[in-house]
Amino acid sequence: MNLIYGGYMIRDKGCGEIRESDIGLPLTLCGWVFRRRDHGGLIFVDLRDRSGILQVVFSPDVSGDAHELAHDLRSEYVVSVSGEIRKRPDGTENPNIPTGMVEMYVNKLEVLNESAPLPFGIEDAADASEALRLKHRYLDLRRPEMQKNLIIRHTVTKVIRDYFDEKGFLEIETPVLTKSTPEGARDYLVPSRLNLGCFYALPQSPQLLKQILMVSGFEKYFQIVKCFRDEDLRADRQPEFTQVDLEMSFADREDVIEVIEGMMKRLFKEVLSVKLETPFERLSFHETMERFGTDKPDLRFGLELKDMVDLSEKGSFKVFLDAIQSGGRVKAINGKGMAGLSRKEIDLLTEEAESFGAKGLAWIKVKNGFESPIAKFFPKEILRQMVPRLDAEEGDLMLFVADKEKVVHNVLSRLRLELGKRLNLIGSGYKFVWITDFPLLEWNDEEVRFEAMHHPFTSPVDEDIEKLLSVDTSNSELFTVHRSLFTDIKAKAYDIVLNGYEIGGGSIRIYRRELQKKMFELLRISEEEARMKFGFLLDALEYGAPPHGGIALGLDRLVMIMVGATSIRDVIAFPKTQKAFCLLSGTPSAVEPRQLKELYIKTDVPIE
RNA sequence: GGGGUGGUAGUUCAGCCCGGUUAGAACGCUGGCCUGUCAAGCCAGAGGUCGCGGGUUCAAGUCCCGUCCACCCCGCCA
Repeated sequence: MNLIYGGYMIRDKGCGEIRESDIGLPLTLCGWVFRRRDHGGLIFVDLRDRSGILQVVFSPDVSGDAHELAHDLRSEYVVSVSGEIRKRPDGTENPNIPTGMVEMYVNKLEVLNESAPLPFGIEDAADASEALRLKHRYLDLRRPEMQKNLIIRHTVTKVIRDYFDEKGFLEIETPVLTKSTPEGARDYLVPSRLNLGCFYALPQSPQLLKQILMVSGFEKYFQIVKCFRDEDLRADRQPEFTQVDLEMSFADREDVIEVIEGMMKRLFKEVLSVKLETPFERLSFHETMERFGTDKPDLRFGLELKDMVDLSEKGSFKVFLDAIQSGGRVKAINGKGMAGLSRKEIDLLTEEAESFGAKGLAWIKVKNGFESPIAKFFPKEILRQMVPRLDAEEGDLMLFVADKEKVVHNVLSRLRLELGKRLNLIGSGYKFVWITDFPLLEWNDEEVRFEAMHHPFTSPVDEDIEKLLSVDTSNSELFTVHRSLFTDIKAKAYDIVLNGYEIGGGSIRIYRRELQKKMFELLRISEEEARMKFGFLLDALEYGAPPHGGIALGLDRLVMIMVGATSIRDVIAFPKTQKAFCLLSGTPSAVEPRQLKELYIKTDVPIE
């Protein structure tokens, strides 16, 4: 086949842009052969480029040469076609595509490149295994679906940049080769040749540097920035991901929330033509844990968790009583219409609950009275009181978990999601919610110390600042006897949750040196350690740091939800597998011994 | 680190429970016919390291053990 090597860089329009207004025009188009229907006499080719698909027709009546050449076209050949746009004959229009009223009659065909037979068809690549799609990502990305996803991603970042620019924010880049941070996730490390034995870390977020930018007086900063965390992957977690990061001076929580709500409103309107109602709903950390058992609730459906401690105490079921006795909780949710489940199906549900950490799952069917192995432990009157509490009715299945509060909430929140899916309760649409009033500190039993729930630079709420400053941290009784005093302290931290995904989180920061110092003491981070790890921030706080705060949004997750994908891999051009491996490029890989020698690095991989 | 699912033709899958002729189907691919298709149609054909290694057996795609890869989840991670 004759390949053309020049003179083809002329394209009048995109294939998907051709309409009835183009009828009669002689045009030249370029693209890939999507599908070919060879009738011997007539040959139809669906020509695809980024803009869409147009049917082009090869007829011996128009051009014998082009028609003959077209017999040899195969899937994904790259071609240039010239010809006249005509209205399709009556009855042959295709209403399923935007260009379906018209077609091109080709009088000149140039084959710009051939293609080997494909490992999977472009049109049904969604059916190919994901491993194969990732290996041949260049083919996978030709799919209109993937092109749409990345185009939307582009539009999202464009709208965000415009929005922040209009609001007076400056996009300022921060280094990718930066300092390892102790708290939080595992760092990706990069060895330094010029400082042997020392390592850069790839940023988990530009947290410290954006605070420095506030001290520097930029007042409003944002950045669309890559972040890196060396932790295990999930459908919504990649080792490198993109954050929309921002920080504002002289701002409190309400300012940050207002800016983000405005951004979301604009984004959904311009990208999806969806009108969002603001302000978004808000839940305190305490309330979301009580009602949904999680800090990232999906508010598109109910099935809320209900406290059952008081009623449990009036029964004699030992598992419940023991849990309460040892300071735990008993809570329940209502499996709407699930009383018909067989014993076996309930066993499966129990197994599922156990995989989430429960010791078991108690159940009561509301069916001809009460059917349950545990009904006998409760007076009839108590059973009757359970029903309205769970909004249950005849035919429902009440599910109970009794354990430590943390386990109860974890198990029931997952069960709630599972039931939501199973019962088809999860509606469409976008349900935003702010989670506020997080505890500032969290007790870590293993390390016998407090940890910052958000991060160590998060400010406590104003009411608690004096309390915190007055604490004598050298008194170790504080951490044992009076521990609850500290777990009650609230942080000026907030998360934004969309459809059950945490898509962002931020806080108002500590901006005074003495409060930051006290925080480190509470977290048992020594003066020396603090100085070594983020001394530069502490120094900066000495020189007139303004009050400031901000937030970081997970761009990948946000776009994933906006395009309706179930994995962020579908909105990232070149994602990695669950083992953080790139099937396309074969990354990571071994390096030349010479490279290691230069860095004085020896590997010591244990051989199993 | 742990639990689960999957790996058989280029692709998607059946066959595996209950071992036994030549491992099938659909799509794709190759060739032929075909002037209104749009998942074109009809005819013919090619195409297999049953992920890999070991074991049991007269005999293994099928049973057992190990291992690799992909995905979902727990732990981890904001």
